[in-house]
Amino acid sequence: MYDVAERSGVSIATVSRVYRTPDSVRAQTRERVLEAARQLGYVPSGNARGLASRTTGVLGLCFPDYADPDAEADAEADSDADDAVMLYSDQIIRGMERAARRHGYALLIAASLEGGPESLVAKVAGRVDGFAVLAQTVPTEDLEVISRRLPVVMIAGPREIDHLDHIVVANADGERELARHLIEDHGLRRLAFVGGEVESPDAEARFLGFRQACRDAGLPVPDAPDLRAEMMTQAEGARTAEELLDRDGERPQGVLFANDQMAVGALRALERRGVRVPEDIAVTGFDGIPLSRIVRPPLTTVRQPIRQLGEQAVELLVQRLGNSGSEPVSLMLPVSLIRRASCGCG
Amino acid sequence: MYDVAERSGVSIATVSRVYRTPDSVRAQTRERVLEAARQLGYVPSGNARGLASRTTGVLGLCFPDYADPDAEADAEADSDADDAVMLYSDQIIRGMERAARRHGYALLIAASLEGGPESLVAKVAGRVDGFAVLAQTVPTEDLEVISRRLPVVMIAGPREIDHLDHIVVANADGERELARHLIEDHGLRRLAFVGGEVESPDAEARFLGFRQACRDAGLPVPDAPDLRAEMMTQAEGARTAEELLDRDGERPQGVLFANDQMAVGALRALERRGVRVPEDIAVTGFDGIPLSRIVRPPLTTVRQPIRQLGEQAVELLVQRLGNSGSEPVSLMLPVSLIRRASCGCG
DNA sequence: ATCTAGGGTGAATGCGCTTTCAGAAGAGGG
DNA sequence: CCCTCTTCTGAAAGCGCATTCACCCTAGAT
Repeated sequence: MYDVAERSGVSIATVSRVYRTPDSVRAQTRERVLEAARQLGYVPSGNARGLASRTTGVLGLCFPDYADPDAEADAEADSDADDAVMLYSDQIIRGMERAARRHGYALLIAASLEGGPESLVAKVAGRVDGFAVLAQTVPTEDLEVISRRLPVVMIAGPREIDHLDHIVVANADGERELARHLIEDHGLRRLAFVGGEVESPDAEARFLGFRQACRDAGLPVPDAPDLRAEMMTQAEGARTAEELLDRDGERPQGVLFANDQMAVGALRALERRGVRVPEDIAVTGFDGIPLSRIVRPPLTTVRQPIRQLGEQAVELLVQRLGNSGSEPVSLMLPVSLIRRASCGCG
Repeated sequence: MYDVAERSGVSIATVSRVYRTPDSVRAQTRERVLEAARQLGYVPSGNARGLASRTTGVLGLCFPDYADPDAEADAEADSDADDAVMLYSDQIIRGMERAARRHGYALLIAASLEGGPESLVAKVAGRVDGFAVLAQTVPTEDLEVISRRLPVVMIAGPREIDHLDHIVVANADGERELARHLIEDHGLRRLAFVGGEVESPDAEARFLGFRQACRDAGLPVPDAPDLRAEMMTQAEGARTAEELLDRDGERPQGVLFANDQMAVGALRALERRGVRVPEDIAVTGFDGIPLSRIVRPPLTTVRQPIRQLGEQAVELLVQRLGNSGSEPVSLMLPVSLIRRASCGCG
């Protein structure tokens, strides 16, 4: 910058003005400065700018990555396992990026499950004006510290820290509506629910919705999911589906899986076993991933507006950067039931 | 930081050392500092650190986003159009993020097609140690300037600036191999090629591969694709497929689409028209997106290692950050033919 | 011709941290 | 008990920019 100033015969203050407030500089001077900058290959230092102006123009996102970056796993299995989280966090990223761009922000992302002063989380926190956290990716303790210095919004999951902004989708409502549809509209009475890990708050919320629907309909209310998947992948979906078939007793008339990935896996397993969907058994998912539309039969599911989660997160951050005093916000985004063939519709 | 220093009874230099080189500080002192930092909610300023140390620990990525962020398009159409680019740039992002994390970097991303001193591109460039650019997202002129200050690697597309590192996939080789397979192994002679926009270097390279295969086999060598899609989407794939059917003259025995999205769209259009694949006509794609495995019939295609593109980009950047003197590198990643039912295999 | 505005510019200060360069405090050897 | 060698810590000088304040110049008003 000093070089540019010298070369164009102005002071560094003027060079700064050319970039910050172009209109406050005479057009002729401005051109001279820009030309000098071009010749010298000048790239303004974001660090210096940020330091001086106390703002970075960057928003951050921390998301989980279940895949070990050092693992050189078999390509096929790898891509399959990844799809589950990719479809989710990638859409968040896309949503945030889009909304951020609309507001003139760039997006700094890092996947991480660990905290501490050396972690990527700390690095991200120090370089952004505000940031979003996917549930269970940053230790609560770190969030406490960080949220004292800059706006933080929590996406999905439980509200670990009550003074943070928080966004979730209506998991329970969606699953409840889905179950109601199966019970009332299709007349199914023996339903099974396949859940996820106990630590998955989304899966738990969906199970709660299922319970409510059972209660609403006067059916027996289960205490826990009929089965839990280790990971919410297609492979686990297939496994649990088969386990359900092999169980003693009456076969359920319908199975609600806690997400689409598992439901898709189940569809394949059932086909292999010669069980017809939906004639012999209805199958549903949750998420509304693109895949759900394509499989045979097309999957009845609940669409969550994942991308909007990201967009709303940015909106909240931007809002809070504008006025930091207001009360913490807690948003719940609506979901929508998508009726397709796998439950007997269409 | 001054507060932390005061509270823990040390100088700011020691606080700095606690974060930069923990081992150089006595354990007892270190604990005292960290405790004070926790109490005060201290978050180190990445800007100041970057300014002082002349390094950010962040890598950047600029990618195109064809969707206008202001558009509130119909959700269904929107998601379909997006899928094409999402599947690509999202995998790049994922690959880069993963590799970056392995090296201790965070990733700063921004979608943009414009340049200039006010653009997001400039902002990104000023905040990273090095960055990757997807072809045709940043004006060459800006790249010239930026690449004088920090390492830049170009992903896909033609090599616009010859002193930049550059990574592509073997588009031509892949399509050539694919066409060879159709010609030799399946005995097809009348093949049609559906290309993309003229400005799509990937699509053009694939067409070149197709030509080579024709030449190799002694078939007539076309000067241009039989048809060009406006955008490489499913909708355009369906449209071009129908146009091909409605043409006068002999129907082709096989159609090679420049990417999977179009091929999938074509599959649907052909099904609607009662044309059997592969019995009546063979169909192939390019990219190896997840969708290609799921459609009926499963799509014969060429898998490109998209995620590896991102990973390699990071590797190149990291390498160049280590020793900046070496010659510009140009990598071509191999692709692999995936034979599935849509060409008559399996 | 003198005075007043007001746009355009420069000098100087500080943003919060890293990083020498010394100096202070312990640890051992003579 | 003194001296040297480590180990640990502090003082101070920037890093490259934004921003305030003062200043100069030109143009219009008196």
